[in-house]
Amino acid sequence: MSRNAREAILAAARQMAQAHGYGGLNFRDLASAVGIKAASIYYHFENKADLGAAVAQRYWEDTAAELDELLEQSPDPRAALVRYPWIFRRSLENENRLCLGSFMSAEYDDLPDTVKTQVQAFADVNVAWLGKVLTEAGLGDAASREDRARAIFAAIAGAQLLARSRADIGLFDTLVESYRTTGLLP
Amino acid sequence: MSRNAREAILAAARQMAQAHGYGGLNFRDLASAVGIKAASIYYHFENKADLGAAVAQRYWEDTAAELDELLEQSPDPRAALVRYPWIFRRSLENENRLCLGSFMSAEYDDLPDTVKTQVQAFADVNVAWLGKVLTEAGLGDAASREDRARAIFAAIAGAQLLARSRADIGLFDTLVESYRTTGLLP
DNA sequence: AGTTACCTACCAATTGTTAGATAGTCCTTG
DNA sequence: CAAGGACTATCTAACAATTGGTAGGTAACT
Repeated sequence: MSRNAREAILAAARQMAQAHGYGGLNFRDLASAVGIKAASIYYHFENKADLGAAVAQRYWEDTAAELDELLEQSPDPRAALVRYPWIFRRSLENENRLCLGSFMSAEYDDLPDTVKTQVQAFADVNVAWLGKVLTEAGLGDAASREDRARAIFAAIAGAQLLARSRADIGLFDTLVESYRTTGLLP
Repeated sequence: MSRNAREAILAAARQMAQAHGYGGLNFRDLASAVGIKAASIYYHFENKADLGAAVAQRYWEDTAAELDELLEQSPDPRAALVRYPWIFRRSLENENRLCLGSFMSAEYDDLPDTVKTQVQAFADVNVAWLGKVLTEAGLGDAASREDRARAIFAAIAGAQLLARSRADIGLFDTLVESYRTTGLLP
């Protein structure tokens, strides 16, 4: 049952971290969400930094998988780009949660180095995917494509942040629509 | 000396909150930064929620003043819009700090209501200013102007967040430049 | 004498972490 | 096949540090 418990801890920790951040993640609440005791978490993770790094790593791995899936379902790169914001919309749908990468970017100063690395990997995954799909869509010149990928990622993250502060998913949709109108998004 | 102490607390608390968030703001470190004892803070603020609300309120008031000043120095609305991101750049220059509104938006779930209100006021101040200047610049149609103002605000906040996670001000500049290239910013 | 602005000393709750016990499972060995 | 030992996964109990907050004192100024 160890494998299951570890997975359950990772899943619950992700939910908690997306709502309260790395700083707001605590072992007692996490354990009770999983149905075990706080000390038992140490059987699966060395310490909080180790848990945080594992959660952040799993987060970008899951996101990478979702992005690949999205591209399979929408092979047309333009259509895939249109659906990209949906990844972030889902967090808001999930009880107004924030992208873990965004929350941890805010907490940057207080993050263990191992966690910082995984947070950056999350951004890299998004930018790489966007860059690839922009290329396939023939959008923008090759020189500025990665810059544009980063711009899209940052803008969507910002939209999610603003929408969260109002607990208003409609605001997220409006912002994304504005990005389309102004030309940032196709 | 009370007025000075209160101001010193507000200033130091703002710096701490922009680096560690509301949750990471603690009375002992704050007091030591000001040069007093933790208990003395309670002479000036009822409790942490009260302090947090005061800090957030002062933050948007200061920002509103800075924006007005910016418009005085650059009466041409287009020029003022070009300089707008500078407000956010300054936080990064200040030891890679984040906009307080962004940090607290991330912490939304754990914020006292009085603090939430001030965080939303900060966004309102920015959007109102952007909307006004966009109008003066004759950019966009009247119907979508507020949407565009919100989009600019969210995108700049997102750029600052991403740049912070890399401790890279140059990245912020590149992102802003991309927003210009793609047409979000003039 | 009263008010201002600060202090020391403490409390209770929270939190990351550790030590050591325990019940069940699995593998080896007589 | 039964017995014993090792391993797995969890527990109870506690510790030390941190934190928001309170009680009550004190020196200076009005």
